Amino acid sequence: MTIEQDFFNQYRLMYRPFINQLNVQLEPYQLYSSQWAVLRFLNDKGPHSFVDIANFMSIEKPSVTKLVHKLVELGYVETMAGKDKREKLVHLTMHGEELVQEIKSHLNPFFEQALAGVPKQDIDIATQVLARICMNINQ
Amino acid sequence: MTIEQDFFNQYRLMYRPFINQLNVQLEPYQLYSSQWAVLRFLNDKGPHSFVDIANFMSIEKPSVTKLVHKLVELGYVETMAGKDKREKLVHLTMHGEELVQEIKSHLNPFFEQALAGVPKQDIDIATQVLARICMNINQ
DNA sequence: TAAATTAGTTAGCCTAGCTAACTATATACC
DNA sequence: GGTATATAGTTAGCTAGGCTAACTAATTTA
Repeated sequence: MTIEQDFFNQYRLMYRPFINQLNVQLEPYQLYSSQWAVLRFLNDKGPHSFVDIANFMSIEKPSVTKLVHKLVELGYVETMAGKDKREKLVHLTMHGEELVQEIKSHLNPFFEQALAGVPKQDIDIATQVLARICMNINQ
Repeated sequence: MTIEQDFFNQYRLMYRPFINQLNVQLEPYQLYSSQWAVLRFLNDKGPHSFVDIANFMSIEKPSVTKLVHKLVELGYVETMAGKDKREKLVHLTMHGEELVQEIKSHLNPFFEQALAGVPKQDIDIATQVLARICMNINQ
């Protein structure tokens, strides 16, 4: 068992408990973690097209269509004309903006508890490792 | 954006590209990453019951039933009587054992390329961070 | 101006999980 | 000892969260 194998085993082992707990945290807002990922992206990076969202999340366009349409239905995002007649930009509504802030605050204790006992410096290193892998994997 | 939020964003962002690439690597063996996780567990930890597999992988028993039955069909695992008449122990077949070794070797270059440029020490730290989160989340 | 590309959609599929309800066996309690 | 409860695995049917193929409409390229 190499240290690389060990790392990826551990990575995968964490996924399901983490996502399950995250979905529990998001339940009061009628959101699943994938929908939350879209809201967070729009909040952090501003209005973007369907294709931008697909690229950022590494999913296909039809998957974005479903996610965004659900968020429109919930009143958390709206679409508007983009730079040409094909493109649609997705942006948070007023309600959506407020909600994102509320959820971010709500999630903080959960994140802190999950990382309890881990030195800030190690969290930073781990974050950089994950970022580097993303870079390496996507060519 | 706290460093905790940043970490978990990065964690989630890596998941889909990683699993997609892993599934590409496993395709020649007719395996999906979830099935591979079962084989690896049995190889690393020896024969275990359906409930053990469910607990280890943080999934429910019916999900294990499906995974194991598929692996039985492929001839990679077999079940045998457990310590009482209810329990069934799942173990690798000879073919399964060979396959696991072959796949482990096959995956190594992929893992190394994914972690290219990351100091061994940082990989260890990141692995420990992930393990600690698992511990914190599961009570 | 015709061909190729791009943005988004629709339909229908798949993986990888889930819950509810069941059978068979084992354990605990009165 | 016999009944109630718990445990191991299964079955049926559901869901989240993706996917591909094929399409329309708009844009860019040759």
